[in-house]
Amino acid sequence: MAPRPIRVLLADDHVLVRAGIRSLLDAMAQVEVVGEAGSGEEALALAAQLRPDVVVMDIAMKGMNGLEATTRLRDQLPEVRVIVLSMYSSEEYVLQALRAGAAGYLVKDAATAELERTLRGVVNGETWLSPSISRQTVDGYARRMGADAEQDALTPRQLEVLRMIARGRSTKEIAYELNLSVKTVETHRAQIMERLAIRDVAGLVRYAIRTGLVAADM
Amino acid sequence: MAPRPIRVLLADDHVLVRAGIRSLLDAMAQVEVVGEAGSGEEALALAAQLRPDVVVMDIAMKGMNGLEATTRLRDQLPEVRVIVLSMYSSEEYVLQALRAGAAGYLVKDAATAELERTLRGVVNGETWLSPSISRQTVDGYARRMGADAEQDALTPRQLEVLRMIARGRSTKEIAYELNLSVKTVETHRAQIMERLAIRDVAGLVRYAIRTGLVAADM
DNA sequence: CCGGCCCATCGGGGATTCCCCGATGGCGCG
DNA sequence: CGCGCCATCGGGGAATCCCCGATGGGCCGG
Repeated sequence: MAPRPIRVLLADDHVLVRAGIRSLLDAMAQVEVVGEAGSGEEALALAAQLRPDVVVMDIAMKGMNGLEATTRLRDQLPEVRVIVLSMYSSEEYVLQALRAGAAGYLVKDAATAELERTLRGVVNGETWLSPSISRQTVDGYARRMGADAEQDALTPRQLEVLRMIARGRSTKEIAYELNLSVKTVETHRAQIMERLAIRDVAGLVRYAIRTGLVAADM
Repeated sequence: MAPRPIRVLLADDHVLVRAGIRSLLDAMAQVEVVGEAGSGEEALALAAQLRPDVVVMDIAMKGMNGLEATTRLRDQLPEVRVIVLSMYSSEEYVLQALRAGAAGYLVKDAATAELERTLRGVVNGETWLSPSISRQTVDGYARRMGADAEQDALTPRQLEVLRMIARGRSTKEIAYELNLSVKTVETHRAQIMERLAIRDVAGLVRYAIRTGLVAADM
């Protein structure tokens, strides 16, 4: 028994958390951590080189975030399974991860046993989500997949504006820095809010932090 | 050698992260994790019961956050040392931790070795900070200590208003829900911003998330 | 015990921003 | 080549913000 350990690549930009989770993974039988990445870019590079069975990926990372990295990873190496780790369990967020091609979604306050179950599940082709995520979410996802698939995702310009909003720049400042009229920036903000179904600036900031677009400090 | 292991209480509301860090601590010689807490309240209760040498405390926790818990802990059990764990290294934040009575401040992207050094350092009465934190920060703190000490900290009312702002409520909504005039809420907001030296709402939201006052989701 | 200080509350009024409307040029794609 | 999407901009009224000042209540030290 145990001729084939599960080869895992771990991506998280917090060294301490990464080391901690690695330590959990190391303690699991037939699980081998073959590499650690501290950013989305590094995760892509290491995955291409190491060809792990599973990538355990934190969503909120500096630089390329986990969702983007997952999308590209699934694009370049479709056989690699991705388990997304997140602090949050908001439905819209889980859906994004699933659309990006994740095979598992774990909230960080999940138990260790869950991590192991998810890990073994996804290598068998199953899709595992944290129990805190309602069944409806997944059903809704499955239902929607045939129709629109991914209609969200912000345009580059919108991302740029959102980042600046979340960093506290006023509409006027953004307009000045991007050489736009205030009106244009307002339009962008309004369309970002519409796409994300967020009603207030505070929500935009929280969204930006969730996705790692900006950090909560700075 | 090794008659007295360092007795550690670990407080972090994310089970997976907590388990990970515990695993790191368990691997250290003469370190014994005597308990785990998932909230500030639990940390206080367990600390009173277990009398650990050191509490390793995450800042952003649901319910009572790490800073508040640290303050109370130092109040009730002055002999217990607290190491604050945080995602962020902003200066103002470190200062808050130090004022709350923390003996160590570690950013989560610190290395494992740093955690161990900090741990052993603080039990010897030293104060350890992540290297990413500038020397100036500490000097500035030391300089200020003799004079004002802690002049910040928001009033309960201000905390309440800040929480609602970070959750995306408009000024009008807050006024309605708290049975206040819009003007009063505006005054509170302005005073919060002044106290925290934050200029924009986005900054308030980020601050609230850093301190665990609100989560980035919901 | 009282004068100061902070907290919480509220208002006026002008500047600013937001929000809902509409519009245009460019560009890719079937 | 029309259709849709992206990025850009404006008008105008509503809503909000920002800087002024003010009041009453509670607590604390002289």
